[in-house]
This record gives sequence, structure tokens and C-alpha cells, in this order.
Amino acid sequence: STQASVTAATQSPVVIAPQPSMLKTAATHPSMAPINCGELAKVGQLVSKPQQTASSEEGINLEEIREFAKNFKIRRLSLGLTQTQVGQALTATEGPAYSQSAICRFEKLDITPKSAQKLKPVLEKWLAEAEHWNQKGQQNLMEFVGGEPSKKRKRRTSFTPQAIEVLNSYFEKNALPTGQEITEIARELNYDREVVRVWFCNRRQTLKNTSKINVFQV
Amino acid sequence: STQASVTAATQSPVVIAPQPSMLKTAATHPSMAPINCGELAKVGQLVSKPQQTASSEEGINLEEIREFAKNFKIRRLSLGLTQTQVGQALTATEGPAYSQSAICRFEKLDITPKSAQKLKPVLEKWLAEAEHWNQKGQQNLMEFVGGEPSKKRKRRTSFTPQAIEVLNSYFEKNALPTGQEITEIARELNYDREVVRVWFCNRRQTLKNTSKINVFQV
DNA sequence: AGCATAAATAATAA
DNA sequence: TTATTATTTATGCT
Repeated sequence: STQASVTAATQSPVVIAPQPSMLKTAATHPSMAPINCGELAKVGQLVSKPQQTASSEEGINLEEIREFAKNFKIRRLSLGLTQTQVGQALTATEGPAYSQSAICRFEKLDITPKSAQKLKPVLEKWLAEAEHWNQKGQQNLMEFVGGEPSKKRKRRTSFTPQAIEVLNSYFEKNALPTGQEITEIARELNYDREVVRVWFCNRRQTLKNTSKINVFQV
Repeated sequence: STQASVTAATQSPVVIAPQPSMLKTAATHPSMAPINCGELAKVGQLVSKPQQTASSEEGINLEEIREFAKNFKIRRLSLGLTQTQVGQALTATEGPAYSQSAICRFEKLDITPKSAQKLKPVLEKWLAEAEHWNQKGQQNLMEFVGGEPSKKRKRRTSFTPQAIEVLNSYFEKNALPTGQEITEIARELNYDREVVRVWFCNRRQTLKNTSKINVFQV
């Protein structure tokens, strides 16, 4: 983004990559942070050179990489995948392993052209395949990615882990405890009755909204 | 809702956003949790009804809302905007105020049809306008959104070993210091208060992830 | 190039 | 809605 020229100059070799939407404004920022830190220049820097110059370094089409990186992120998000998932999935497949950091840096173009050039086709192929599986349903995508098909999301709590465990076991038995039961659970866990009541409330709400399971069916 | 999740290797469940293709698979989920808890049904539930039934409730086209919500998220991300930014921007404009939570719930369809119906046109109009400004350059978008043109990510703090030691000793005594205590610790260590607050935050997270020990229990 | 973890964003208990 | 927790992203190291 636009902070590149400002921050990069004042801060050490931190590369701030342009946001997806910045592509169009790149030309309006003729000035560029000088690359004088003695390290290899990153794609995010090189690609921002005046557009008159076909952005390329060592025969690598930087503009293309940038375009892909921008697109990759959007497509990844469209699939609902995280950088972590992509990295783990890539690591699981044959070929080099990639960490979440690597994906992050690719998307931000905080990477050398050479590395980017190497990683791009890998990501491209993987993403296309992921999209293919997604076409057939999310189950397939998740299987491809390597995660469990559909586990229920763990939810935020201000209860102790022990308390959560107990609460859940009660919930499994009965998602809609009576006032009497709530009072007893609250006493057992030594929590406010109201707190427990609200916990069940929220618990039902969330489950209702995130699963097809009949919460209330006995 | 159509949300599914998988368990990442880290053992923390990861949420997968609704898939584009899920729209088509909605019909494959004929069963639906009965809504009998005396609360208003949410769009995410209602929209999952068998497609033979034109998803509508009180004359509201739920399928349309769902489609929009899915799309809204992708368009928002394409603009590089956060839920927080959208909420704040909407609040800044005339009309009702919306929090980050509200945007979050709309995207997840954890909202009643009536509310969704009311919010949809507001978001639609706002997003279209945002995209329009983005066309003219990110500066314009950021101006429209109301945030600073280029909010820089805070530089990652590195704590000295001494500071870490002190922080840990405080943490052992109390993992959940009050605002007052945080302020004092920050002053003692000569770090930003916010930095210290976040440190405790992350420290709690880490401990939670690495042990089942009750961090908070006295 | 990747781990550890700080910072940021999304989700949710209250 | 607000205040926090849960999750994800980004980055200091070397």
C-alpha cells in the first residue's frame, strides 16, 4: 500500500506489499523506496517500478506474479481457506513443504522474484485442484485440504476448561435444561445461575446456526 | 448455516467460510433443526429449507439474502476491508449505527430475516459506493471508509529477556490482571500499555493451547 | 526458510 | 452493542 515508500524508508527491511486494490494506484506513486538495504529486492518492491518499464527481473514477469498473488488471495478466501491450511496441504503433498509464513509472504510479495517464480506454479496448480474439488462439494474440498470433514467449531468461553467439559456433557444430555436443572448445574460448577443459563442460551443459538443437527430432539 | 470446520494440525478448530458451491448443495440437506425454542429463526436456518420451497419468510427472499451475504464478504475482502471498517464507516454515515459484530452476524446469516432485509440494502448501497471510490484509487476508498489513508501495522515488539521474565512472574500470580494492574506493569517495564495488554492476551491463549490446566482458577 | 509469537481480525459471551 | 476470546495473519530472528 501507500505506506511502502514512507515506512520502508524509516523502518528496517520491512516490505509492505501493496494491497489488492492498490494495483490501479501504483502509477500515481512515482516515488519508490530505494532498495539500498543490501538485501535482495522483493517482488513487492520491484513490481512497483514505473510502469513504463515492463516489470521484469531476470526474465521473470513480476507483474504477472503480482497479479497472481492478488488473485490467489481472493480465490483462497473464496474457498474459505486459511494460509495455514494451504501451507499444511502443500506440505502434505509431495514436493517442498511450505509454512503458513511462506504463503503469507507470497501473498504480500515479500519474497524474492526467484522464490516467487518457483512457488507460483505450485500454488496455481494446487489452488486449481482445490477449486475443482470444491465444485463437487465442500466435503471433497476439506478432504483434499486434509482436515476433518465437519467438526463443530469450538467456541469462545470465559469458563474454565473443566467447567466447559461439564457443561457440554450436560448439554449433550439435555440442551434445554429446566430452571431447576440450571440451578443445580450452577451450584455444582460454582458459577452464577444466570451465567449458566446464558451459557445454554448462547450454546443453543450457536449450534442452531452452525449445524443441521436437531439440537432439541431427544 | 452452511459452515463447516476442520481441525487444524494445531488442534485449534478452524472455521471454514461458506462455500460458493454450498448454495447448490443446500438442497441435499433436507433435514433441518426444528425451530421450536421460542426464538426467532435466523436466515441461515431458514434458507436451508428444501429448495422446492422458494425460500421465503414473510415475503422476504432468503435465497437472495444468502447470495448477497456470501458475495458481500468476498467483495469486502477484495477491497481489503475488515468488518470493523465497514461497521465504523456505516456508523459514520447517517442512518443506524452498526458494529463489527453486526457485520459479522450478517455475513454469517446469524440474523433474523427481518433484520437482514433491513440491513441488506444499506450494505449493498455502501459497498457499491466503496467500490466506486476504490476505482479512483485506494486513497479515495480509505477516505470514504474514514480510516487513515494507510494505517500501518504496528511494528512487532520484541521483549527483552528480562521483561519476559517479569511478565511471566506477574502472569503466574495473576493471568488476568485488571486494567489498573496492566497500566502499572507497563509503567514498570516501560512498555506501551497496549503492548502489555496484548502480551497477557496472547499468553493466556498460548497456555490454553498447550495445557488443559485452568489458567484462571484461583 | 520457518519457528515462535506479536498484532490484527472475526466470532461470541454477556 | 461491547468487551473478550478464538483464530488468522504477519514478522523479528539468524
